[in-house]
Amino acid sequence: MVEKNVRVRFAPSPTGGLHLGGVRTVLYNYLFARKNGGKFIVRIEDTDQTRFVEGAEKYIFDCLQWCGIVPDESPVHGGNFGPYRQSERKSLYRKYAEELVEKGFAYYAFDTTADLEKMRADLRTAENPSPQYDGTVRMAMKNSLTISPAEVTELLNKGTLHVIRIKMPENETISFVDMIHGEVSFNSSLVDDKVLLKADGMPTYHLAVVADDYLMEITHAFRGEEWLSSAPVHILLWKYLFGSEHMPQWAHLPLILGPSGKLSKRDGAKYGFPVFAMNWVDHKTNELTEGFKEKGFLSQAFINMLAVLGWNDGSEQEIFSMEELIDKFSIERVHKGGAKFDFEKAKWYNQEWIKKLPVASYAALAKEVFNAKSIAIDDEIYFLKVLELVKDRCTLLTDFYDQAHYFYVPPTVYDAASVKPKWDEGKAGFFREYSHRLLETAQLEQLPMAVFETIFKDLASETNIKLGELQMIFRVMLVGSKTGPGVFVIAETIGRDATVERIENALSTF
RNA sequence: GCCGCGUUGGUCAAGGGGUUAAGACGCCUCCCUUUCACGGAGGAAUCACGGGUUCGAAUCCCGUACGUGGUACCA
Repeated sequence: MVEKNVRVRFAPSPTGGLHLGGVRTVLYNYLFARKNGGKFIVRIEDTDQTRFVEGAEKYIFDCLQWCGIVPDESPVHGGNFGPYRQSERKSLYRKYAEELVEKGFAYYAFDTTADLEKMRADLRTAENPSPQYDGTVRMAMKNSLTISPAEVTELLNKGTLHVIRIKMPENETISFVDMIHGEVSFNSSLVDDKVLLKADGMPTYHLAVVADDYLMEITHAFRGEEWLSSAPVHILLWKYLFGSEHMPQWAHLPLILGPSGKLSKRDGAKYGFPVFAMNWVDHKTNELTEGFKEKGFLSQAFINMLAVLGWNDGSEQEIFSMEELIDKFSIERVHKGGAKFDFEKAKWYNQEWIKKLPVASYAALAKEVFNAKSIAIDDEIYFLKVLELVKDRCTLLTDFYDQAHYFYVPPTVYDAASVKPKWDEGKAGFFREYSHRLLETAQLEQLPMAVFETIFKDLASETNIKLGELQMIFRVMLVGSKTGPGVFVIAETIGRDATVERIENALSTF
């Protein structure tokens, strides 16, 4: 079912970073747009100038780029429906708010912050802990519904600070069909008179989404479930301003939860796993929170893991590339319930992608890991061989250092606990003779693995020492610990000279 | 408090009137490997609760509980 002229938008606020839920929202928007041959639009919701932070918008686009999500229209990609930043469209909104006032669907409110606080304080009870500015109180407030038109005009002319609020109708059922939840309905009496235009002339999200979605000809709007409660306001605004028939189709995506309830992006550190796509620096506290990218995740794994957190295609498939996701995604199969994020499973996806992808595709990233540990990588061929050898035992990109550093740096500490009980003069003699024979081989530097192995095994049977114990010791000599791929492959890789050198080092240490 | 949304193993989940209730992560056992992994074979573990409807309910209906979101001149 391919719809024509599909236009899907993602509207992030640039100040909060891009966390798990945010990335999944973009992803689903993007998949839906691509799947239906439509346009994917990114519009920046920098509604409140004072909260706009330099660099925060760039952060969002950096994350999208890392994830492999390319917008068709955005403040940086251009497009015919710009500007794509809310702060640059400020002048557009007022007329819609005024239009609503004229039609009787909204009104001017002159209440000061103190007035509002007083109203809330007066009305607050145990049963009603947060009184709303709604149908039951608006006639007791200072607004164009309660004062004379002349007085309103006068206040306006004097430039009195005011907002424009929607006038929620009394006892109407507002319902709409959500692409995930099905029909959802609200009683209008229970919804408050939301501010549409703030005293500083900026629209609130409510007015801005509706106006922008209309102006940008958006056909589908997917957002987090935290917006479901304000959907009735948006539904009404569409009806009053542009006609319900032009309203985009909504889908409210389930929330991503943390190990114990909601996933808060503020203290991501407390979970022991990242919550942001990339490193995020809070502009207020200057605190850095590690991102999935920096933690050692491949973007393919990150996207894969997020896509299937709350969605699956009904088959047993777990690993999906972006192309497969675009092919198989359907918004109807997105879950209704929130999903708890499981870092263990996320790591498993990364491990699968490390195994699946050719090492060359992430060699540059792995190289950074080694560089960070002051190991220079100059022989590309050798590096690829090393990566290939250890990729099966890495779950994060950062594991490559732990799993492969000994291919570059000889061990300095040995697993003495394993070697000591097995170590005796006979074995010392074995290794002296082994390195002697290695050096005597006719071949030059590039000794093949089979040669290391044959000499080793022949000598073992000559000396009548248990092969297994010898291999374990040999491994500790080369690696320092009892880990890694086959000993003889390691010997072959680091080469004859390095092997002999490490044997001698160990011989003098044990 | 009120309103909205939700609820299948510890986690992600398939299944939407009749199934031995898939699969994956994690955990455990064994095999492979005289290393660590990878791989392979097994195992423990689930329909939130209570009422209906029905010959029959994880599936449909109603309650309750629990979770979660909203209840701002934040998004």
